[in-house]
Amino acid sequence: MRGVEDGETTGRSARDRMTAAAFSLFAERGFDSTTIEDITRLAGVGRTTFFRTFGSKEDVVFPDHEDLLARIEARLAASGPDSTWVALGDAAAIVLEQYLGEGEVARLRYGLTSVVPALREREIASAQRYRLVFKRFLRDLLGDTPRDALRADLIAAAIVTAHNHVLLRWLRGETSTPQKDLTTALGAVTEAFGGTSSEDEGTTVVVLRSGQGIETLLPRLRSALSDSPD
Amino acid sequence: MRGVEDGETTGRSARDRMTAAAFSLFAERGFDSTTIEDITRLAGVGRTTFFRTFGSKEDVVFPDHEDLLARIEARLAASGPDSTWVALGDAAAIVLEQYLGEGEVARLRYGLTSVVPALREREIASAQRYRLVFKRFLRDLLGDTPRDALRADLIAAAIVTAHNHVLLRWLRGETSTPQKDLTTALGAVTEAFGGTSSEDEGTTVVVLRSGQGIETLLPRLRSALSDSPD
DNA sequence: TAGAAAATGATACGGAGTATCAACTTCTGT
DNA sequence: ACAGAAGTTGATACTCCGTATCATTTTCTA
Repeated sequence: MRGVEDGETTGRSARDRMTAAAFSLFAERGFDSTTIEDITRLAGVGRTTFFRTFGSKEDVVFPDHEDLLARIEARLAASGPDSTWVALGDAAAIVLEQYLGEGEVARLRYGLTSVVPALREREIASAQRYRLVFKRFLRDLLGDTPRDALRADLIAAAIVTAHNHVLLRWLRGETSTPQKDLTTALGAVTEAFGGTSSEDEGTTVVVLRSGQGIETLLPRLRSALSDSPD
Repeated sequence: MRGVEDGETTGRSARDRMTAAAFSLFAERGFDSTTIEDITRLAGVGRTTFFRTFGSKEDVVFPDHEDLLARIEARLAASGPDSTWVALGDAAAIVLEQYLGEGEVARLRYGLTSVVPALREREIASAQRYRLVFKRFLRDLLGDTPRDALRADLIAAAIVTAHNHVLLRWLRGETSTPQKDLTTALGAVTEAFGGTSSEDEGTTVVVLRSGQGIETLLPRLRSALSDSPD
């Protein structure tokens, strides 16, 4: 890293060069000790160009969420009446794949957000945007009562939590099967919130108590439910 | 608000005076257009004092979370083996009461965080700290498997989401019974995650299906469970 | 190829935040 | 009560981020 060579300049956008320079310098000397001047000097651009490309110093660290948010909104919009949970799961998987695809950059970002408070806040707040997309989708689906609003909020939060739980384990190197882990985690969400969904047909739950053992009761229960009870 | 009068100076700490001056000026001209110089001039202190008292401009807006976090940690630590959900609910209620007690300041803060991105990020990130307290408590309680870790994360997120759902409705003036609403919201969380808890004693769930109506089946089920079945 | 349009860089500036030192106030021991 | 130590506060200089403006360079079009 001695500066910019002519071959590199013509092959990469200023944005990419600044991003690469930034991450390289952050890794070497930390976020707070790296100035914009440092970054732009290494990238071979003017400081003004930096602020034309990124809104702020923090913005260079984070991906462009707009594209990703639009993609999951499209996936959710394409869901049918019986595929709500599938759509939610697919949307979460789209987000996860984006991070997995970033690979080392995602890990570098994680390292930075772990030690720089402003970056951590930015990261945490970005998860909120995804949660709001899920929540709005569920609000449209469920209805307008306060109970529906709460339910939408809880499910959206659970999906984002499950996703981030898996992502964090991957970023920390604690799992090498993140896709499978996400399926499992979303299964737990479905179990918690899907089980009492009104999509089930004709299930009635009766609660009766008995002090007798299940092995005594089971044949009798089967008999009671048969078409010709003994 | 013409500046500081002597009587006021001796009766209030510099911190209180700066906080009051800040909120007053933020309401009048907005967060970004209010400078530290404006605030300290109105409060009758030096600019250096501001930064000795608050780490940054944003810090003047937010409450001191440390005390509150310590209180809910103490409440959680005081829970017994059979009162997990009660403790979690009490801890959430402690947080809500703190905000309700702030009254108009909480509403002013909400207005500010709604329009200033940096403040919103700070607010969102502060909720994370409460979530981590709940999560650690649950982690200690549940165990060490990946499934336990996920469950702790999901429950913690659900409690914070329920709390914030209620708080936001209150801040927006959409409810005048926030304590009652919180109980209801936490009930939904318990319903989602509490039902399969291993704390229940001796309940066995048997799932059998029948095409007959419940009014036909109920007498037979009662009979099957009685001590002397017909 | 000339001119228009777009992109880029240099420069000045304001404001948040940091560091240092001077000045002031409070506390302590005799 | 007073001198000196300790603690607090304010003034000042500075860095860095971010904004605005204008000059210069590059790219595009007819």
